[in-house]
Amino acid sequence: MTLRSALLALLSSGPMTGYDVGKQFSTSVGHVWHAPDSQIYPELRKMEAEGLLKGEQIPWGNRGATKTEYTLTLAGEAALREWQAQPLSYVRDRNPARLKAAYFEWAPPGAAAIQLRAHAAHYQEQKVQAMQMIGELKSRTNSTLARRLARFPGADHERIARFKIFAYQGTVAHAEQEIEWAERGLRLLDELGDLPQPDEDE
Amino acid sequence: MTLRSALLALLSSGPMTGYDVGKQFSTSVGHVWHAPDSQIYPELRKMEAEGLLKGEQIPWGNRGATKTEYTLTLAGEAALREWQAQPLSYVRDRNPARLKAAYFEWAPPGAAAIQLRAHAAHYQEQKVQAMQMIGELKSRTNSTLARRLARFPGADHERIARFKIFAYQGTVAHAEQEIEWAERGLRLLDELGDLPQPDEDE
DNA sequence: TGTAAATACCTATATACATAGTTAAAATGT
DNA sequence: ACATTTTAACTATGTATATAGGTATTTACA
Repeated sequence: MTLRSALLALLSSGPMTGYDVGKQFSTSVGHVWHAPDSQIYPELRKMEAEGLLKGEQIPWGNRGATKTEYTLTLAGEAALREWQAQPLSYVRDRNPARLKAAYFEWAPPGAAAIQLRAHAAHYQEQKVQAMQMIGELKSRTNSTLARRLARFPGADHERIARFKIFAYQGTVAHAEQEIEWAERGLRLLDELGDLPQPDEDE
Repeated sequence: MTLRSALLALLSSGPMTGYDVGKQFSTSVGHVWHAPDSQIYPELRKMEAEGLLKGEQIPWGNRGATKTEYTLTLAGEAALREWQAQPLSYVRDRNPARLKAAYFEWAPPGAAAIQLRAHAAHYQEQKVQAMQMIGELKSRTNSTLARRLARFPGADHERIARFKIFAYQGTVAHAEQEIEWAERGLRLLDELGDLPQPDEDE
């Protein structure tokens, strides 16, 4: 049901089409929650049927075409508050990278090092993106944030922005921790003699 | 397909029944990978059908009942090596706690603090369990590790144990990072005046 | 000997998610 | 004017996972 919460949260910044949601899920909010089109469109329709959203056909171009824009209803806003009021249930861990590392003794020579370097690179990339988001949030140049702030009284702006920054700081801290873990693993491989020594001139 | 890899990895320590696997998935290996019975039994049968495992009916008690014990075949071992040889594909992040924190402005008074304290408590528990596993692995008192080491030459024992310790160290580091993030969030709530002040005597 | 708990195995159902498309209009570039 | 890209919406299918059971045997213990 988290997809639903993500949609409610996203639509609380203002009305959006399914296509807009999809774009957000591949960029900004996508860093904490992602979903493909094939989940988004049906879920939006389901939420409309349940009265959480109101779908409206709005013109697209000038040849009579339309697109559906979804607006959060009062019931939808209540569902959003309800989600925030309830404690999260934590699901059991399922960590492919950790699982793989635990059984590195089955890796052919060099494969474990490649895996750990890819791990570090992946989280380095994620860190960069999250830091960029933090920058945009701090400078108030992020467009989704701007749209959201415009709907709320100025007194709330600081809180609203700080919470989003806080979330991305968690992403950054996690990424840094994963990079350190990968580096620790590379040192372990070195110690165990599993790292090919760089060629020295003779 | 990670469930399959987890099963191959687990069965590389020796033959096991579906029930044994289920127990491991709720305790030791369960800290990096978990699956319910309803996934385990069908997957084991599928893997047997594909020749990765060999199922054998072994007696259970002395009244003619049997249970199925699965042994890794050479093909299964090859699949395990193949998994280790291929790089992991990282899936997009889907983090309910981070998503919720990003929209704390919708939380009723006190709910955000409760959520963050539960977050810290959850990871504190996870940290304790992972540290206990590290202790058992270091002292070689973990029974699954002992069973595994008995099947491999002594020269490999150190490597095999170190990789498992390394994996759990990642879990510990991650847990510590999440606890710090939650504490940072509580300080933020305090700064924003969202934390109820502890009662002072008048 | 009866009962409770643990062991062993299995199923049914619903939802979540990934993968890989299709169709078509509108906007943009050349 | 044509081609390309972007916007928009949707579908089909398979697998993964969660939830919530059921059945029957064995073992422990009172």
